[in-house]
Amino acid sequence: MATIKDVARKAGVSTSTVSKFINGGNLRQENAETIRQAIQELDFRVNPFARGLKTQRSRSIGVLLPSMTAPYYGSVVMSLEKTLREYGYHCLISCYSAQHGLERDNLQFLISNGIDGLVYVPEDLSVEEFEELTAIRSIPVVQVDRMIQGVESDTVLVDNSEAVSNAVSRLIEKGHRRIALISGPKSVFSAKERQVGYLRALAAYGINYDDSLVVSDENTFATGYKGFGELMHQPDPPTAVVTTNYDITIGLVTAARERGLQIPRDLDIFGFDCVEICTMMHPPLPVIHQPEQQIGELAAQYLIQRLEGYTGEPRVTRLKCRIVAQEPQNI
Amino acid sequence: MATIKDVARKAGVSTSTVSKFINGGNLRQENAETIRQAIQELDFRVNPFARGLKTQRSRSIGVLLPSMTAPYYGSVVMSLEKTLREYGYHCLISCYSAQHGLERDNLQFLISNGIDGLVYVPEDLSVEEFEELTAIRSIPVVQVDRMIQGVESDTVLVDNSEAVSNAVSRLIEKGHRRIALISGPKSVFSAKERQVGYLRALAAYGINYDDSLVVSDENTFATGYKGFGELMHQPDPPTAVVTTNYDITIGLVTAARERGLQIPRDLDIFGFDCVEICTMMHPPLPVIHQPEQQIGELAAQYLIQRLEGYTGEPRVTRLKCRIVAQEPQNI
DNA sequence: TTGAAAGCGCTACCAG
DNA sequence: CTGGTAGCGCTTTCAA
Repeated sequence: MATIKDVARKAGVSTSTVSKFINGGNLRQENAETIRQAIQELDFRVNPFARGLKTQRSRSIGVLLPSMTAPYYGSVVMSLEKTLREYGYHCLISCYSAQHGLERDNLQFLISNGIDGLVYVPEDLSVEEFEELTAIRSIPVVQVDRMIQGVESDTVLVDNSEAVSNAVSRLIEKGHRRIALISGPKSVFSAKERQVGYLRALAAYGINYDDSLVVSDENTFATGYKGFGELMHQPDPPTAVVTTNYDITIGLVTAARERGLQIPRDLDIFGFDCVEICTMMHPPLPVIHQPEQQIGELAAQYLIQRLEGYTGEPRVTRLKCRIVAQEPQNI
Repeated sequence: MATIKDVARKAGVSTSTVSKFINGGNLRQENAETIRQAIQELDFRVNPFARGLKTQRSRSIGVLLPSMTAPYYGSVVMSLEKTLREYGYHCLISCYSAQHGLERDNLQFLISNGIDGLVYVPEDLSVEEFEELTAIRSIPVVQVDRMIQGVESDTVLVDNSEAVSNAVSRLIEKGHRRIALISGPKSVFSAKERQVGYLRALAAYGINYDDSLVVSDENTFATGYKGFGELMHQPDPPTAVVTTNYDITIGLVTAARERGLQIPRDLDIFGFDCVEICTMMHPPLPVIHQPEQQIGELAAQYLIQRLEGYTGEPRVTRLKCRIVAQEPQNI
């Protein structure tokens, strides 16, 4: 491993000149050229540890997620990375996949590993735990998708309850009265809010809540698939179902199709998070669409502003979801 | 940020003693206790840059993937992380999501960011590009799922062609003669191998290859969904389809169900990579199952052996896929 | 068992 | 524009 010293020696200049060259300072054309050559010949690369030790910065952003496989996170991260990259930052992703203890452990590792900022989708940690960990090194944090109540940081959420409430309202206005909900675990911030939206819409239309119409479990294909069975095998099954997650939606649709149900004739379904898929179906499934790109971009911007020294109050932004529903014309 | 010096001063010992404490050396009970207290009171944490500068190690493993959302990678990474964690390593994941140039850029960042080892699913890079990048710092690399032909590194693959060949053979033995294939892009190592398996099985049974029965496109839901239309709307449509990827399978099943086809009566489908989902269906879809856990674990072991100094020849291991097919009893 | 001291490779200050 | 130099915080000899 060549060091900056080797380069300096070979180029016949001082290390500080080389450093200046590396970091884009002004120097004589001639020197620049010699240094460039020396660097190439020695195949010199900046040692990230040494640089980090000096600058205490790594130009890396930690991204801590609950799951690797949700397309929603995939999209958010893609747009996040894109924006951060424009400012010279890279993302280091870490997932805790519902493994107990990993959320904490991975967060700790990211932070002690020298990230300059953190994008965080929380699940289990308490305010105290989170603050203890982030106290290690003081870096800007943006919470995304969910939040730990009480943690003061920039936060980018969507209006979960409004989105689901709108979906349910649409179904009610189409004449449905027995509308089911299959959602994620009650312990998860976003799932809880989505449940609230469901209740709110029912209340607004004076429809009684029937807890046999609500399934709440993990955000998986299985939940949607089995949820179908639970819901439809009761005496008075729902005529419509709202889901709150990608995998649940696919699971539900798979089960419904498998039993030969026509959607929406036999069962109306309102999906979540899977626009490409839902709009591709015949007829298209109406679906709640989160603005993933915008979420990622905003999170990146908040972070960059903090990294550049912005010190205003924490900002909590709720973006609106959109309903994508190309209803078939002949209802 | 408290440093080791602060701790030393507060505890009334030298920095080297503190360092020894941190790294688990032997010291007097009494000193250990005082240091422990000082560390706690000052909330001291090791500075990763300083440590890295000295040791040139970070205890982090870079994981470079093409996609964040494929459940296959999710499973592999989960098991990879689990094993690495037991040896005190953490994973830093980076995805290039088919974005041109990101594969190279992210690889470069990971390497110059001080990872101790790399788990890599390649796509576009040539041997030369890869070797230039990995020459930056010499770290062990394990290729997974795919390989760059000519790169000498430990590699964990599955026997793609055998797996698909077996699946196709089963269909042929059930009496199918027009068997379609919907697979990923020909440019991708694993997709190519899977296509070879398809051809091989046809040849083994003396069935002529018909290129109107082969769809090759991105590894997405859309490919499976649209592939259904392309295949079924021809004069002499297939009676069975083999897929080579999770999303393609789901897309195909969705399309088939949507047109009211009974699986397997009207169209037999052999899925890939989605055991949980396929076995849950009625009747269960037979499916090619990759040993994700084993792949992750083996990759981790190979890496750890290298990190611990093993210098034998590069090992290229092909694991077997398994066919999971709980066929309905009443065929 | 402990401590003094020498760097790891880089950046940034300051003087020239 | 350039170079000398002082550390960044830690680990690791080597002596005591």
